[in-house]
Amino acid sequence: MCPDSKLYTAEVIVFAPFQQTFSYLYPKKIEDRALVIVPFGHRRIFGIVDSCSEGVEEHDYELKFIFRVIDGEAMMSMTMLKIAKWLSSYYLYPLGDVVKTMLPLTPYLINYRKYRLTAHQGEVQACQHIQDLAAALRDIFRTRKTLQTKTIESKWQAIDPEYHPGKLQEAVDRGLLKEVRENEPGRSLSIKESTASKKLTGCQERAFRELVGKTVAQKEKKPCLFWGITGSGKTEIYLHLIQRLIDQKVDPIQVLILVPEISLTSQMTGYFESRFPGKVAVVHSGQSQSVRLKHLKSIETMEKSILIGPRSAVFASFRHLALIIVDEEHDTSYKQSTGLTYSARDVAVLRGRYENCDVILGSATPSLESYYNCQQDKYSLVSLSERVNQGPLPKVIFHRGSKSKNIRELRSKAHDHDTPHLAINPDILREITENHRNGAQTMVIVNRRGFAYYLYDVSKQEPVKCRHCSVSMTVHREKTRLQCHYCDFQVDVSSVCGDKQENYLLVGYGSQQLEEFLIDRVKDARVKRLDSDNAGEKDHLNEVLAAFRGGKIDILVGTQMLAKGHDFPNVTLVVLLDVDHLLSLPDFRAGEKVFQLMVQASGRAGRAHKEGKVLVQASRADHPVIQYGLNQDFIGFAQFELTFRQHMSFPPFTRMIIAEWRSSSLKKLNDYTKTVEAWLADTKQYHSHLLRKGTLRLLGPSTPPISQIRDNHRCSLIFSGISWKEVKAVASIFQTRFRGNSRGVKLLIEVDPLNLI
DNA sequence: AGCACGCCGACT
DNA sequence: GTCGGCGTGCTC
Repeated sequence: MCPDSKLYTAEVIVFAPFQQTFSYLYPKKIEDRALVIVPFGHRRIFGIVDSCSEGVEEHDYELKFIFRVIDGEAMMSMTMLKIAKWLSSYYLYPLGDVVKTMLPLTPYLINYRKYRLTAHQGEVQACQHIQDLAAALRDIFRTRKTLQTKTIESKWQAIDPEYHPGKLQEAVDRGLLKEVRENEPGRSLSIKESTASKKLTGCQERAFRELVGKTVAQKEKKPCLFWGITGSGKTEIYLHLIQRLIDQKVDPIQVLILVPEISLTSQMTGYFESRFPGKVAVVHSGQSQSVRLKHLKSIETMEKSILIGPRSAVFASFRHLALIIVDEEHDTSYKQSTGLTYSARDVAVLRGRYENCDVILGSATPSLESYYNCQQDKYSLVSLSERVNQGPLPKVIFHRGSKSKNIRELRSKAHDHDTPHLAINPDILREITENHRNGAQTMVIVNRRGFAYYLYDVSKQEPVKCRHCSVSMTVHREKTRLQCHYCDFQVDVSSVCGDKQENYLLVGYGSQQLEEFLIDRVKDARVKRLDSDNAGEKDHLNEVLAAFRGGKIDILVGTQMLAKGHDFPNVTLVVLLDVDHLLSLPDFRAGEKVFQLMVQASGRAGRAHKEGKVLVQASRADHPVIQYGLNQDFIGFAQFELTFRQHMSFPPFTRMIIAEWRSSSLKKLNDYTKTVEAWLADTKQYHSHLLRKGTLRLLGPSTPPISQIRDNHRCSLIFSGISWKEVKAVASIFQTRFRGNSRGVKLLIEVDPLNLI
């Protein structure tokens, strides 16, 4: 092989937890943002080229050579790399890991690549080395015309023990092999050929015009919050908006639609696919990696124009992104809770700004963050407060829950198996029965999955707890198993109780017991249950939803997931049980969650021409949040809640970062906490002026309500305050100070946390 | 994050 | 005598 005289130095962002780039050598210039494989310590990892220039500077360590350049073209756009750097800084997360998070399919990308032999084979007269290469390839491709990378590699390895991936690369470089691309770009770019659209109602038309005026017709882009009550037909307006965008632009356009995790994807895909046939790509968690890759590629190559997907889709590669719609923008599944703790809704807004495209955040119950941004004039607001067909809002009737029984009473009934007793208001049960007799469908939503809330140990006077977490275990599967909802640890009830069954009591009820109860009480009704315990089973979710929609189920029992955006035209009764349970949690967003649940659940009733009814069982009628929920009064709720948040210095009036450290050793955790306390004392002294003004607040360190998860003890510190700059700066200093010295203690930092428990 | 190196305990 | 426990430190 002939050595080149010139050498280039590439700065590479490696897929590992580092903020800094690493320098490597290469004999040729490499395209910025190209994907490479580099030797790193004792292994090889992926990286993205940040920059590449001629020449080699002196270093006090020896530079290694880039092992392989994949494709030689940019792997991500300049904009996406900018977003990566922004995310790294904002979420206090190493750039290398941010890039890895944004490009999760990289390993598949190279393994599923297909190659074919070129016609060059015969002409090659060059050196022996290349002759050998060509011979090996002919052997490998003897049986098939195209082969995937991994097949080529394994076959090659079998005939040549000295094979390494560099040889494949060389074969491509020398023109012996050519990559076969399935989605060649350039064709069918626009989505002109859409099917006829539905006519909008008067109200929809007005909202549509207003939305057009504030987004696609606007040169100065600003995110728009689209607040449309449940059943107001937001999806139809999205479809019209896309049509409008197509008609208005000369160039082809692409649209990204973000939907909350799992359940809503198929419904949304149905709407869009029927309006824009053959133009819709979908990603969801049930897909295999290769299918997901195929869909994402179809967007990258412009073969498809609309991408529907969950939060990770916000990182997809587009060529002509013109609009991002974040549906149900208040949904908490947009926030990633581990690793890079990004909010896809916020990334969507950022991406809109960087790509100069429109962003619409849609919801019937906007998050207070977004609503507040409208008040601050950072977002524009369009509202739609009438249902399609002028359908009436559901009636909401308040029912006081039955008094919770005391332990003695429970005990006397514990072994009375003939008549299950649940704390459900008799009037509600009567309404369910009546609704079924009238041939209509009912939905019953309960706040907990499983059979019973917990198993009470009478002799110890406490619930049976998880062996690995400081939480009580939930009773599952017909009272036979105990399950921890934090670590999934399971034990048989019999192994806990032994022969002293009478010393243990089932307390509270979950979706499983409710299902059993309704089967027993509502004669001849077809009752099905849907919660996260069975939604994961393959196709089960869609099957049950389809059966319910098709009238093959009379009563659908389940958890909050039923409340999300589904369109069931024949549901006339929705029952919400013990909705105020959440309010007792130590979470400043509890009120917001309860309000959203009440309004969203109500929205499932009476969506077509039939009148709907909603029954809410709660023990605290007087709580303002319950009242606003009963009245479906978002504005009232938002004003009330914002006043409360301001008074308490909670977001959105302040910003928040939470640091948590964990260890399996309580001693190590406490030692660590002591050093934090010392640091905190210094910091408080240094920043006393900021603390006095409320610009900055430091809360803790303290033990979270759930002090132990998966055998790990926990401790946390909250950074908050009016000034994001100061909050971020102090948290950042904290991170630098405590990141490295982790002797069996793991430090996690979450920006804009949704959960403080 | 991996991954190797390195220094102490219970085993053929 | 060795296998292997996981503490420590490095990765261009």
